[in-house]
Amino acid sequence: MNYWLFKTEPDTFSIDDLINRPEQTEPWEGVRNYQARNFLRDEVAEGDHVFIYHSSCKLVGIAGIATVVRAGYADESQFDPDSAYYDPKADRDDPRWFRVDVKFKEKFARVLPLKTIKQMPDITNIGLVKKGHRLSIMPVDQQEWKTLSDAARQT
DNA sequence: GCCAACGTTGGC
DNA sequence: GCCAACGTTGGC
Repeated sequence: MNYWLFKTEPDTFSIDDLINRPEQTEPWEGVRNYQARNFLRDEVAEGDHVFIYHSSCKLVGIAGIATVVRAGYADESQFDPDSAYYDPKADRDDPRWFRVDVKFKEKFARVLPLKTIKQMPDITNIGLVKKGHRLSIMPVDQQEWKTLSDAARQT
């Protein structure tokens, strides 16, 4: 089992939106970065745990946890000319972009702020605090997952 | 809205 | 295959 962090802009899709979805489940689509795509296609597996991270907003940080309920499959939005994520070069027989389905698991009483995460001495490896922090899908190692989720539940 | 830190595109 | 120009991300 692996651990991940998925970024989302809460103005577009927040953890509360996930809670309000049917089955509290949502296809995580619109990822248009090759490195992130490779994670979704090759490594994110059913049963993996995911931090839901709110970016580009007032309260930047980790908002809660979701579980992967379906591993990587073609992101339909790449074929939809009406979608903001439409990719005219995408080929149905050889999809370029992938998505996974995630299901809500836990919402923290408070968002664990990025500022706090950066100040935690044991958190040195997560992509958020390193260079190249712009990746929208990133792995989290088990140790840091535990440290971060414990910290988020303490407040 | 600014701007640093990326990633992508395309001419050569 | 290089790299300048351009576009995007995301914290502040």
